[in-house]
Amino acid sequence: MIAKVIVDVSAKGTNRPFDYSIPERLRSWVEVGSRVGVPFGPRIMQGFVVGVEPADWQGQGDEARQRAGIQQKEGLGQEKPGQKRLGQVQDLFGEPLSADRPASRDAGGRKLKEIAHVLDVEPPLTEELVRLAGWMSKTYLCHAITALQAMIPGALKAKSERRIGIGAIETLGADAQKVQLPLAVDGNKGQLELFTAEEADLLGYLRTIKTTVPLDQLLERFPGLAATIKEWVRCGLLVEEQVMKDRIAVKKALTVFMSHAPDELRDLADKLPSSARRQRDVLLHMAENPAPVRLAELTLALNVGAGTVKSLADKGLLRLEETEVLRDPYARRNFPRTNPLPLTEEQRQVFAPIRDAVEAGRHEMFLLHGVTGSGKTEVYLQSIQLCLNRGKEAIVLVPEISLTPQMVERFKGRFGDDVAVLHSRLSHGERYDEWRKISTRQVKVVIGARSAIFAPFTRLSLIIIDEEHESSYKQEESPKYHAREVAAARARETGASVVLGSATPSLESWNEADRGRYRLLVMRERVEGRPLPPVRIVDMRAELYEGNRSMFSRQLHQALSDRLVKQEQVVLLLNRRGYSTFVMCRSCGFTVSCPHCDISLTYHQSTGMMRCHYCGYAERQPAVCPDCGSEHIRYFGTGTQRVEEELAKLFPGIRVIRMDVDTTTEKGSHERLLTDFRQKKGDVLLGTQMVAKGLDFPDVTLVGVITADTMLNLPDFRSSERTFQLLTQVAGRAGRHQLPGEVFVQTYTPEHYSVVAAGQHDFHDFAGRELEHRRHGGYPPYCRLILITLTHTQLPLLIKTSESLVRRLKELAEQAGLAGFRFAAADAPSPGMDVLGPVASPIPRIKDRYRFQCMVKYRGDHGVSALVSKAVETFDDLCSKEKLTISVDVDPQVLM
DNA sequence: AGCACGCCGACT
DNA sequence: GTCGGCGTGCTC
Repeated sequence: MIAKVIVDVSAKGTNRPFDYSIPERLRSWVEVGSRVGVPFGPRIMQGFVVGVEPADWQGQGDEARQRAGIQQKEGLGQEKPGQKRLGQVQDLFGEPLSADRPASRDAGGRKLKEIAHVLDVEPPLTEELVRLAGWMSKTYLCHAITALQAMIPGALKAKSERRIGIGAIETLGADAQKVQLPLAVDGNKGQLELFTAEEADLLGYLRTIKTTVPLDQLLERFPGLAATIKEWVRCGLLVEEQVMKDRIAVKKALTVFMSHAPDELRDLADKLPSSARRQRDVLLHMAENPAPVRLAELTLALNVGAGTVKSLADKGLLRLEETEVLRDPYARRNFPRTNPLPLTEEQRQVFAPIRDAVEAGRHEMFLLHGVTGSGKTEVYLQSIQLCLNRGKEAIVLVPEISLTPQMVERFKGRFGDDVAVLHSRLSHGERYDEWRKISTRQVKVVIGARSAIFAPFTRLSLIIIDEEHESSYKQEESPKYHAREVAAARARETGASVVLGSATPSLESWNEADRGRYRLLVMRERVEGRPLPPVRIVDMRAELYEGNRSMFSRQLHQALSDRLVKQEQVVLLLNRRGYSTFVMCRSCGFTVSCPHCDISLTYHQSTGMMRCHYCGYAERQPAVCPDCGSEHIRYFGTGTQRVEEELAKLFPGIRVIRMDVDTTTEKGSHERLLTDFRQKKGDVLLGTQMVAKGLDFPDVTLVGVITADTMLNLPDFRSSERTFQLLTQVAGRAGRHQLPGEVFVQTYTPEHYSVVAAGQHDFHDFAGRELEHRRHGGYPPYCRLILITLTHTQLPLLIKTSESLVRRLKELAEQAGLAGFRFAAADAPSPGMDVLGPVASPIPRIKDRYRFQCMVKYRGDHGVSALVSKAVETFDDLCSKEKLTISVDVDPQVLM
């Protein structure tokens, strides 16, 4: 048997499966999805098995393969005509079937190497996930190993450790001072060599230690002997072994098991000598409670020492065994059980089609458009319950930021121990153990951030993506996948259904629904008929005109003092952290900017430092202008710190809780601030966009947006969409409970449609206008984008390369017959691509590297991504030679 | 990623 | 004349 293995090296040359023979002893262990250790070049390396084939069919075509019964298993779902399946190993991982060599040989005709180890009892990936990884590497243009690695917890990234032990040198007497090196060693042929003192030390050390020693450790101890060790290993005096080591160990604990029936145990207890009172207690306790119990728990409960139990085990009266322990981050929490709530009429109407799809095991995409507070979560919960009833599994994705204890509580409360929770705040070990619960089928529901989409379920029937418009579903590092797209691909493959929920759907999803590819479900009303809060748009130009130069309009100021008197709570949003965003000398116009990035520094008053939000560079606040020495330095652009200061000035005694990246870096600080606010330890929650997301505070009756325009003027085609989403989300924080709410949005562009539409809670109006803009501008959802960013320290080379990359792209497009396509003119969809740029990136330099970008716009994937991949490959050697980087982002969410 | 192979400068 | 610089290429 032959295994096709993707090895743990992310490089162009290794981005394909390598063939290994499967030794007899591992035959029953190696499956598609297994994590293995394989000899690769001079060392053992981790890899994933992406295919298992008999040794003798290759080159004989599909028929032989079918006869051998190794055709890829079909997915679980019913295939609809015309729907693309993920495909087969050789298509997905790019190793073409070749008749030019026998399968049991490598390209050079050598015998294949064998798989050295299988690293897990159960394969960490399913066949379906392996195929998904292949799809990802094609779709997002990343190396297959990067996609595979993204699917499992970081803890499972095994590294091979080189260990050194005593070899032939053992045959020498302990007092040997000389050794005759074997003839094989060059340069020392047959000569007698004297050990140096250090060499003798090394030998002595290895002799006292019976096992092998990690090479690193040995080199630390004997720093001068690196070459000697290498040579001695080569000639066999020492032996080297390579062991695969996971970064994390399965946590083990001693567990006490019964080895006799309870009655027998009582008899045995009576026969114990009277001095062994403690031992008797233990036996009787076990007879009463025959379930296996953790040793630590037993000793604690009976107040006996571990020795007592151990001696019982020695006598064979009980059995002690090491068992795996899962670190449960929620172990000490008690989640009160909740029952399904009666659904409102609207909820019932959206629930019915989801229920039908889930019960029929049919793949369907739903877009659930429900206003904030319309009770989407209850619909999710009941849909999941349907899966559980049918013995199926469900994945719930939520943005990291809203994965708060309250959210977890709702799911734990409904489904108890059937739920695993995955989020970034977990320790390596906790994360691994939550993941283990999934792969060992101990849970049926996963709730987690983006990467939870890779939960290794085998009976997946529902994927829910809450706040589906959130940009955090897009991973910004390779693999630059979008969880929504991955979910759709996974669901197509497994026959699962997907529910995308949002009050402000992404225009991509909205468009899909419009074209009938997603089924639209709508909830217009908040539960219990609470109205959406009225939104008052405040024209800050008028305020300025009338002499109010404060950051608060008179209306917001009035509303604030009103709430303070009534002791109701306020949420204030300003999407800008720090104190002020740029500092300028009024005499000469000099602005303080980062020496490493082309961006102005932000002043942080708390530390008196000027900081770069891109590279972290910080310098003291200048007392005089660094350029002309003038003292007339002014701070422009208001940040959250400045608002905090201003609030304190205007409302003495006001209690402000500020929440932004600067106050939430510590672990758990985010939760703590929210808890404080919930417990009314603050009057105002002031923060950046993180205050807008999914929070639910009963006493918040006022929401204020200090400046709605901060995002609107960014050079990004999604800036209107983001503004609308943010305003709508934050407005939804007010008046969710008994008290009615009110929202003030301050803006310098009150006539902008995203501000107006948000003020009227009118998604349809917004979507209509925005789609019109997108169509004219030739932007998604009317086409797809691939953003290619090049960076280098030298501008001229960067520009030259960028230009030739664009030329290459155009040339390839021409060859493929896809060129000459213009979007502005293209109302009728036709396949084609267009290359824009190169231009300097919106931030032209970050961390001393200049940045240029070009954009590919295309419609219909007629091999466009493969084409881009090919174009980029042309520059591979230049990249490695000149330290130039080219990064490709398919479906970019941010155009920086 | 490593590590070997391979072609040009400063040393015994 | 040789040791070694790291450029280039390969790993089943």
